[in-house]
Amino acid sequence: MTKSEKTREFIIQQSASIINKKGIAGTAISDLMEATGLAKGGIYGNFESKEEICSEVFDYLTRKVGVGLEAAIATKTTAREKLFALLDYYADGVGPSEMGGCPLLNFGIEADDTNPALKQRVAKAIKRSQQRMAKLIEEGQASGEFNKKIDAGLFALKMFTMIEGAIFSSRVTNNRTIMKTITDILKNEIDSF
Amino acid sequence: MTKSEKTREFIIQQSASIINKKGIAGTAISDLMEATGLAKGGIYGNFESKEEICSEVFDYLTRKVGVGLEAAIATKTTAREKLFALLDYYADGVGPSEMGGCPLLNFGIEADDTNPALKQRVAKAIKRSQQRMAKLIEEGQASGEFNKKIDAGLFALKMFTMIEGAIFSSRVTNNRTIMKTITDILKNEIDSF
DNA sequence: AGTGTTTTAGACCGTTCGGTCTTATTCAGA
DNA sequence: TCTGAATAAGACCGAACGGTCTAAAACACT
Repeated sequence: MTKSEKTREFIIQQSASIINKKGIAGTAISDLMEATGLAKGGIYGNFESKEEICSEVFDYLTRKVGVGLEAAIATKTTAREKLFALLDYYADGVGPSEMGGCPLLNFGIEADDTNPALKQRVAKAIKRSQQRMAKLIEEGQASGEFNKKIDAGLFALKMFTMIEGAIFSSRVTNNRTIMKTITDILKNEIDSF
Repeated sequence: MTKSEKTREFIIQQSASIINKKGIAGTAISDLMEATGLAKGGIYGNFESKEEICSEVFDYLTRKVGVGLEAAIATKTTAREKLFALLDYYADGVGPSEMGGCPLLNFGIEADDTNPALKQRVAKAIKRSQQRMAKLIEEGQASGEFNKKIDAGLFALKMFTMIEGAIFSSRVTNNRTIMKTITDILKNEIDSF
């Protein structure tokens, strides 16, 4: 790992939560200079543009959430437990995090009408996220834990919308019990499968 | 209605969808000058600051959605029909609208970590929105349409998170069938009450 | 330790930002 | 139709924006 690769990573890490919180338009390069302690040359020697930094930050954050999620799931054995672990991870680790909320939501809402390229990347990340959920349900069906009549894709979509809606609501209203309430509803539904 | 009151309204109307789409940080006064055809003096003669315009735009948009929703509901008689009309209004009139998506979502996500005052206003609007849903459910319980054991507030929260999550997903993925799918799920649940 | 290369500092650039202020125009009431 | 008040135009302001570039510093390699 070369020096500049390390510095790139460092800049991305230090910038991630700032950009996730303040948004792309709301973040100035000077914010990132302050966060990293680097001067302008240090930033632009490693990135071509603000766009590139933001793009890499989005990747970094989605990867981070994905890795955390997989790690939480890996500790469990049954599909039911894995799904519960996934829900707990969102309820405890994404919704109320210092990171600034779900990057899909933050980047997706901003990119929606302003940045088609980023929008498409967010769209793909949304699909991957739903597929992960659907796969867990299908595994539970294959193992006989869940009723095979459940539409895995449909329930994954439902889970996803409820989770994102809950992250949004709980963050804006400063009420993290919303996250808990919503994930509890989903757990009950899973237990009824 | 004085001239300046008319002009204020005009500026708000012309600016609403721009700010809803591009965000507060992403919208420049020059965008609003272009949209209204007014020069800078025309804008700042009617508003103190960009903040004030954005604030008024948020009010205008939430009011607009609220009025449309009430109008859609008013045409129906039973609680079930009213709830369905509400869902259809979101599915057809807010999610895919030219307005730029749900203002609660757009302003809420942006204000979340950057603008405490606006964040609180969005939080209140979220509560009002959920209360409207809860009230419809309670009316259905009072009239005997729905099972009285249903927790109206809880189901309203569920509806709200699913609707907002669906607006988010369907807009970012350019797939408005998501809105339809989610509202159909909710309709089925309502019919099971 | 010396040296060629990579990386960073920071002055600098043109542009755009939000906002002000004076001047000109448009308006409403007599 | 005249006139004082309300309103809009647009030049102007300092600050901040994203980005460039050269010179200095830090690096890796022999």
